[in-house]
Amino acid sequence: MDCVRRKVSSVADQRLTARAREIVTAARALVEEAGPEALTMRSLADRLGIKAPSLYKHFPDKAAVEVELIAQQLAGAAEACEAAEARAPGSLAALADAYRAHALAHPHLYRLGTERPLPRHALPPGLEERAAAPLLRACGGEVERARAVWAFAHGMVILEIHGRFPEGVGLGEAWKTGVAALEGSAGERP
Amino acid sequence: MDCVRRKVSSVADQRLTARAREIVTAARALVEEAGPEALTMRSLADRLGIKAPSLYKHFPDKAAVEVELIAQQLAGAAEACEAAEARAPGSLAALADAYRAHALAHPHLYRLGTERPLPRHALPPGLEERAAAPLLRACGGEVERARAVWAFAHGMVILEIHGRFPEGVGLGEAWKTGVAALEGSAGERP
DNA sequence: GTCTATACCCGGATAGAC
DNA sequence: GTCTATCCGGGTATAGAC
Repeated sequence: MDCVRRKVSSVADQRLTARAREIVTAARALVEEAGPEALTMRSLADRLGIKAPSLYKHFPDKAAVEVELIAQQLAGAAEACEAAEARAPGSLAALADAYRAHALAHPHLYRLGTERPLPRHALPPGLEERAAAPLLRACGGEVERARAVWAFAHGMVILEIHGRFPEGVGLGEAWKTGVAALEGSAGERP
Repeated sequence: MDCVRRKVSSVADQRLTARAREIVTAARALVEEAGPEALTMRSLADRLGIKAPSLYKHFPDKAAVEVELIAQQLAGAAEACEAAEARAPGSLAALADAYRAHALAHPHLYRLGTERPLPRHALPPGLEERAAAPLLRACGGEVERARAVWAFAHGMVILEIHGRFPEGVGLGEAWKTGVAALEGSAGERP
């Protein structure tokens, strides 16, 4: 159980040298500040005070750096959801709140981790499942409902990030409405 | 400046000259085949058998071309939803099916139209509202519920497009579960 | 309305010296 | 581990001839 609950990000980090970890930290800051498009080998090197070619002594290519960031995003979301679960076991609303808060606290990283196919082969084993587990538990193991809730939450978050809702509208009510509906339907489709 | 923009009329295409319409058609084909990233002024010109600088006689810049595609995506989704509404008035399930089918039939165009802030100022007036109207009607005018349903539908579509669900899983049940839950909650939060 | 030529920027990545 | 020098490709956009 300790093994399951241990921070996967630290597991991922252990695959890296100390210097590589510093590079990833800089890359993350870059993405969080200016978006995934702003992450270039040159800008990353600049932030570290070195030249771009030096980065290739630590990572084979840019994709390898991005994989680390995607893993961090996934692990961060997993942690946030696990914490919410610990605070309010079984509460879909608490889970949704935590997911929303975490995503909106790191919108650019969220985009990086979610708007492209997952590099599953390169991620720490079990990370994807770990991120999904709290929601699945809150849905009493109903996989289909968990997927529906995930889609709702992701849709709300990503539409808000992209400014797709009319300007200035509060979204709290839409979240409540959606969560209540999806929570209330438990077991109605056995 | 030959990039004449004619007066806005009910049909989006009529805002453009004949040649400009051909260019947009080529741009759309490019995007639908290879994704939004593949749309460059060079590749667009190549497909038309002309050189890139010639495009600037018809459009002021690349963003103007993209705006036309985004408008087409929005209009296409609106048409699909209006047709579903005509076939099955008031049915959220029919609307969801139509939305899903249209999006998955043009996944790259859907991404272009949805994964960035809407260029509202440049779109045909009323288009955004028109696209939202069928869903709002199906929700009996409950705006918050309409937003929740939209988020759910968009989440399902975009997660599928990006290959985020486990490989090979059927998503029909998740759609049914979500729609049923959001449909069943009508009026429960007055 | 199309062309050529070009300016100017950006990107990822490699070779080889230190 | 970092550097310099470079390669190679790509992108948006403009000027001016025809």
